[in-house]
Amino acid sequence: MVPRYIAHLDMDAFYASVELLRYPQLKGRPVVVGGRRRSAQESADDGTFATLRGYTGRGVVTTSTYEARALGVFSAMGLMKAAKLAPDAILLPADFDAYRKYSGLFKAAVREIAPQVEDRGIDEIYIDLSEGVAASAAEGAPDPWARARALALDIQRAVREATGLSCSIGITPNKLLSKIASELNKPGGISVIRPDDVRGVVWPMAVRKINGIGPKANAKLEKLGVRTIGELAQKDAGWLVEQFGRSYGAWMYRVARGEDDRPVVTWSEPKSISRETTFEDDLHPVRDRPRLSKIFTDLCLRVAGDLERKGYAGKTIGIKIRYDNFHTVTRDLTIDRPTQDAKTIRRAAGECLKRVPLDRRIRLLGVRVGTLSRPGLAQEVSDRSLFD
DNA sequence: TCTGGGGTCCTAGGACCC
DNA sequence: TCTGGGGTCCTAGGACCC
Repeated sequence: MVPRYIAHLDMDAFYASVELLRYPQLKGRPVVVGGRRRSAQESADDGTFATLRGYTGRGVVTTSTYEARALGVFSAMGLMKAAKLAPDAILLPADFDAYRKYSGLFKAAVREIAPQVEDRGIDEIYIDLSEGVAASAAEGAPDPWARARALALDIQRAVREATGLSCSIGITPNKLLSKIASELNKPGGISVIRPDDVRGVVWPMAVRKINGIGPKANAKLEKLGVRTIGELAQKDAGWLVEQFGRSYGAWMYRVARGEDDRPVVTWSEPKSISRETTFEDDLHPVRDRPRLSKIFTDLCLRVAGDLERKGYAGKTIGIKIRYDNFHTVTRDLTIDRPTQDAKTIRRAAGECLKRVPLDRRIRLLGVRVGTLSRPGLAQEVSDRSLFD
């Protein structure tokens, strides 16, 4: 197996940093992006900004600047709680069109230098630097890791020139370790973990640092007396499989040793497209039926619009309902032919809705279309089989 | 102080077919 | 009439990620 040089690039406080490009006067202040459309945020025209003080209603922090994080305000935190911790922090509404624009800019800048890029959402990518590292062997440093670091520095510079934004980069032999490494020197850092560094650098870390070990697995590991990645690496494979199942247990055994051979994937087909919305106030299935019905139809229209714009049709129509107690149920229905038609989606979603208990208030409604195909291509295939 | 919106992958049971 | 195993599709839920 040829050694690989894989980078993980993470934009620093991405949404908040894009906002600071627009409002440079907020630099150095705690700023939070998030919240719901409108609410307390129709300011800025007169040069003043809304703060978190007295915020009421739903919504979570999407991104906070490092100044806000210093006050204990992090992503996914409820805004009411954030308001208690940092009442004077500036609250800005999310502007996803702007973030998508800057996302496209930074990714294009990276691809100019290293074309093997895997999308991991709006503000993160993996980059396979192996070819670039090999190509610079003649004129660069003798140590390939030093040449990889030089490439990362070029990439950081290109991203800054294209967007005015900073990013952090981790470089290691695989995606698993690079994801860990990019967090080590935030913001603006470049961190390298060589194979020999796994014991010294990675093993003392909490298991939760591993991408794929979430709150549940973390709690279970803790109960089993496993806190660090090194402690996880001491457990034998059979025991892990007993505790966590065949697939997950075997995966844990490998990642604890820093092993991961997943390739950098530059393109993949989407599996599903969905829209969902959380209501300002919980709605009652009977009393608020007209409103719910309108929202339901709108969601179907938006999903249909997404499908058409992206050139997909889907066979599996699904709905999602979250009750006031946060319990969530899903139902789906597979229809005969792929569709991107809002009425067809609405009809199938309506059938799904009949199978779900409507005996308490609802806080969220969602519509999803899966088992996707590209309508044009599907047609060609079936045409061909007609004549075979 | 209750917890957004968009996804992926895995598991597991039952239907159905060979 | 009973037995059985494998493969695939459908559905529901859950963990996890950004």
